[in-house]
Amino acid sequence: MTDKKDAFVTEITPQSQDFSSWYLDVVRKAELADYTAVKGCMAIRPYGFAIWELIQQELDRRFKATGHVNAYFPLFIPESLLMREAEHVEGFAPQVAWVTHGGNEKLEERLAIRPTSEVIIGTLYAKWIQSWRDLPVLINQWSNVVRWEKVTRPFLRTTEFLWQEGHTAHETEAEAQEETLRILDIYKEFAESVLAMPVMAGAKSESEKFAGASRTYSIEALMGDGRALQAGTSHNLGQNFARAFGIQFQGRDKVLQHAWTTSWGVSTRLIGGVIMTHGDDSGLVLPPRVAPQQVVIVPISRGNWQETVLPKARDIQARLVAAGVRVRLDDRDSYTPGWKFADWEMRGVPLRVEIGPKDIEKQQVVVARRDTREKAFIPMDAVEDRVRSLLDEVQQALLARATKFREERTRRTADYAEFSAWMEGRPGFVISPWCGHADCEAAIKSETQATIRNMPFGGDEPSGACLKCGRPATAQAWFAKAY
RNA sequence: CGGGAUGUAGCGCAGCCUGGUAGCGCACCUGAAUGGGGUUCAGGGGGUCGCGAGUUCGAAUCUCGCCAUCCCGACCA
Repeated sequence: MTDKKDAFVTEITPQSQDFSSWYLDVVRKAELADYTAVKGCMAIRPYGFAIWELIQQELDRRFKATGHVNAYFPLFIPESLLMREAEHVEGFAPQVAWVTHGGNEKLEERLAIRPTSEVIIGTLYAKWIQSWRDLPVLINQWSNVVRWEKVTRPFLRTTEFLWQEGHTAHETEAEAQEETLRILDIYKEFAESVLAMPVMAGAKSESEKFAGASRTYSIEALMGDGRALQAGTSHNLGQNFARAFGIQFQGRDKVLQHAWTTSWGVSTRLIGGVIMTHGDDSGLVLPPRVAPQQVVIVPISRGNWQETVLPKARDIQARLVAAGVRVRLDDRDSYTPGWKFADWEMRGVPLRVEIGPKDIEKQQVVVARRDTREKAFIPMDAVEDRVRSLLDEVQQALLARATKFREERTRRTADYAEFSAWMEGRPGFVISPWCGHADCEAAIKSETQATIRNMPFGGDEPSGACLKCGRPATAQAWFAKAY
């Protein structure tokens, strides 16, 4: 990355030098988030929040289209309630923040700040569900949650974060399983088509399962530094929570029985995933579908440009807005065009339209792509069409590039020595046969830092011996060092 | 939570060792000229030196405690 053009951005640490510093520089310089006085609690700045709003819109539409509705549940959970489901408590206890006082008075019972809402929602479902006719219940909530983390990083792992959590209840085990996988499928389709982030969907191992779940599924993405990011989870909770909270209904067979529940979520962590999937040494690269501004128009300020160039630029802006493009006209007089080019590149705007006196003469504009930096002249009267098709092309190109990257970094071996070497060198996914035993998984983790990300559906049938212990393999597992 | 590092203007840093009341670059403000890849000149504004104690006539500087951030581990739905 010694190209002359790359030298313009000097305030971001190159990825190759220190990926972690690069990430933090991008978050800060692109004004996505900022630190606050409390450890792990970041402020999401307007530009970062605009990305989250686009993510919300896209997901919300998909949830609604599959019959889900939104609701809101409280932030506090009484301690006694949290204790109801044994595995759940055990899993979350170390990460729960507690409220002990109301004003100056000590509370009779401590209140947990929700780390997730299964228990509070479970108690309500117990009230709301009486009959099989009340099922399924398909509710989603957009909210914040708090998990006391020891190591925090903006977006990737924060003490407080924003997310959506879906909670559903069903009549049969099969329906609950169907729901669990339907959502996982939505997550995958969303990640790939909107975030241009290829993900591997599959089942979590027993030890990586959600506390209290029967089965956990995830989508896993590969970041630019070769580490995996869990980008979303969907849990089949079986009847575990229904039993703990008394979610019962009278069935078609007149028998009183426990409901089958699921829960699923994605969080602001996805923004971190987008940054680390597409970003480069000049900063952020946003897929058009989650770019708050898909196009920035930079008028070339020459001579009395405010009277000659600016009206034309405004005209193009209006036409693009009418065509449904999120566009911004950068008419600031205090910056030169070159400065603006670098600034918007750092912020990841997918397309830049330049218009100057020469373009007006020739009835054209210049369009530059953020991902490839290619520039092209396009006729003025074809701006809407060309911009829209270019936005599509960029969206596709980002997914294709990220997919290629993942393929290059995904290897397959049944040999433990080779496995270890790969995890040390340039990491990535390694697909290996595994025996299904937790002790073996733990040994691999302590020796190589690699964990089982998930076991994809429709993969190869397990065959041969476990790469670590030699016992018969029960699954082909995708291993990686994870965030 | 363990080991290491850092905290001085919005950002990056110097000053600290050897105590004497804060400086540089960029950014910011004003004006003019510029303007097709971070423009130039001139003038100007901005700092509880992370927070709190202590030592001292005097603390950014020395001592102690706390907080935050970063890196490496442990832990992590």
